[in-house]
Amino acid sequence: MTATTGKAATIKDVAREARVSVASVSRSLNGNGGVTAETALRIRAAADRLHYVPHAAARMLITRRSNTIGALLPDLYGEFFSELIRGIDLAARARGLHLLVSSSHDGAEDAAAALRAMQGRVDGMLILSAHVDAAFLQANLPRSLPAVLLNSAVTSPAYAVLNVDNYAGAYAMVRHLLGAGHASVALIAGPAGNFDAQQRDKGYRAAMAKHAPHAPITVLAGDFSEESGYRAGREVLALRPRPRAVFAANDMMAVGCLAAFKEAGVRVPQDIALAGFDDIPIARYVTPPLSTVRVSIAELGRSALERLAALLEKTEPLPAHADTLGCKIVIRESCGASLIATSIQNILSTSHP
Amino acid sequence: MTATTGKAATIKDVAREARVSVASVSRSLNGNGGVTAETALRIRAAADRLHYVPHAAARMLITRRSNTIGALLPDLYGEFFSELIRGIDLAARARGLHLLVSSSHDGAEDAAAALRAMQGRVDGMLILSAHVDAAFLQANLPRSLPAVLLNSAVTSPAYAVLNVDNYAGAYAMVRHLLGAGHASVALIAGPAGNFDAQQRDKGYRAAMAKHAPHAPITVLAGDFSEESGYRAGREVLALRPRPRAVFAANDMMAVGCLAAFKEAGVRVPQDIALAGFDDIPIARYVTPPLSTVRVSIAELGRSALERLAALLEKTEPLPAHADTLGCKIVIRESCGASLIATSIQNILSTSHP
DNA sequence: GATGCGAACGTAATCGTTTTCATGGGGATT
DNA sequence: AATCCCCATGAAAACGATTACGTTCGCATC
Repeated sequence: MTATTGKAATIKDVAREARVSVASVSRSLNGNGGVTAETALRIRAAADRLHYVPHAAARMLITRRSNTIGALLPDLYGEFFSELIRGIDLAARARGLHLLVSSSHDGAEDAAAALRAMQGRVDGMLILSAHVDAAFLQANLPRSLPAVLLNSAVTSPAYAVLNVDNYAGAYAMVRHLLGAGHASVALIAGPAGNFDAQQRDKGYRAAMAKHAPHAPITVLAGDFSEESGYRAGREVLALRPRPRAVFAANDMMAVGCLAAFKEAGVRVPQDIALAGFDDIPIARYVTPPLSTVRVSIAELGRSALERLAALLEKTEPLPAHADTLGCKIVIRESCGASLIATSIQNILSTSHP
Repeated sequence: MTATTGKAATIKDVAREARVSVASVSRSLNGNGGVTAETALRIRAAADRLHYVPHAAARMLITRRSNTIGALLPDLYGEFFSELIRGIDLAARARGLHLLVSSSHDGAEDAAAALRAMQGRVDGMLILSAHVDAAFLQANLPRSLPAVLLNSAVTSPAYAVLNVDNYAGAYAMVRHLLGAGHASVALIAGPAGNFDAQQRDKGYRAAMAKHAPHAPITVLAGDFSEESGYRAGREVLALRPRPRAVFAANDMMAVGCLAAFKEAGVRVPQDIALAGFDDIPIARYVTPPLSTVRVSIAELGRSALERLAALLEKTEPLPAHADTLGCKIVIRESCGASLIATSIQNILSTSHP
């Protein structure tokens, strides 16, 4: 045991201990050949004995790689956040990448500051933020830093984006409601500027146009909050004729809407059917359980990381730039469809305008 | 504009541009004096012009500080996870620290590997993991790396630990149930090895001993899953005499238990009262809404980071080593207490054996 | 006018790795 | 037996910052 007292062992210490040069240690430990099996063994032994761990900073400096990717996330909803991180983290670990997280950003400049702070610490970025548009990226994202945008409206082919297929999900749910015998379906919309909300709105309209061309298009305002869902629910009850079904652009609004219905003594699904979007955990526990559209958030995170990893490996700019992730509709009791054999239907992921 | 074409500007480029030495650039930009106001201005100008950002790795190498803290987290429940990260992240950002996350660890060696991988990339660690005990830390955590343990049973004064006051929370809830007129209270326990579960169990027993010394102690097995809560609920119904109230060691079990009661046509709270622990979002939405104990998870994360930051600043070993975070009981309908003016009571955070 | 002193600034060592290039020795080939 | 080549190895140059230590001034003091 040679001087175990000092701080951390460096590559030099290992070299001395194994009686070779630092170059050999480096080569050997990094798996690049050029070392006798015997000396490799001696080196590994010395390394363990000294508890040698390569100094990350030194390696980063010379290698110009941090093996770290950054995730820039807004201040977002519980379940969504944790699932997303889980997906990213799992995929990252599988690839030996570290994950630097910066979440809870409110304003655009808040996000910009965070992005700048990550400069040089990460090899690539995963970005999910409402404030991020092409101009923002132009100004704050160095051209040399690969990035994947999640759920973004950015269309520039210069950036890789990955969206969940809100359109197809909404379309499928509305079609299901119509197919279950509800002749008219109203939509509780999400916030006007929100990309997801817009896509879901489009899906609703498309499904109505296709499968119930003569039914009225009814859209109530909402902002994804439970409160706004409650208000919209009361508006729905005041409508004449009253729609047979309500599709809320997210589950929280559906839950609020359900409260309004209960309060008014309107039964779900007998008097009016209800469906949401997201499949948050609460959806299963309200009474009646809420039919909804499930998005595999973890999958989104995983895919995003894989995509980014691909960008990191190739120096070539990759071809495909916009991708879409499918979702499933989950039929529970609130939509009044008698339970079919399979209560979950897959929706093909398709691209859409 | 001098050679804006190249890759990233280094301190040398700035020095050349401002016609001073690199030492002056470093001093000036880092706020250490020794520079004329005039040259400082020239340097800053040159730096912006070149979009100079100091190379993190180079700085880390010489400084031996990464300004990054690592968070080692198990594979844990949605809301808890996101709130915890939020609290940590907010506090970290306020201090200019970065956050390196490694989550979803299952086994002890999984965690060990993650811990090792973070070596040298972080200045300190936040650790929350069931597999972490004193021996584990001894083996895998370098003595030189400051760390704060969250919700840990480790008692060694060598490590800083921060726990939520499960004991006081459980105690207060059970006392409340007894005070509300329910003469007997049964507990659905958590997994045997779990630290939180143990503390909640102790709180239950202490409250019973103190406020209902003659009532029987009834403990049903559970493992924090909804399923186990359902099973325990059925066991409760078979009990003779049937307890007047059930306290589940977490909300998910309470939800499962509630399902069992509903299925059997037993009304909550009229026939039997029910309470949980954690205040997960679902608790508000089940019917009837669930009384529970709220833990401010974000606060836990924030405190942990502050604590760690303190460790980082002082080289002195800090005195206090174990701390505890209070929680509140949240009274909703499931426990059958008529709603009092304030439905949330604060519980003083006290230390306990 | 010589001396001392402090502020402003530059030179160079340093951090721990990777990587290029040179070197030497030991087969294999001729 | 001479030549060639390959392969294991080592020496040293990067990488980009911080900082200890000199150096050069200008100015006040004696």
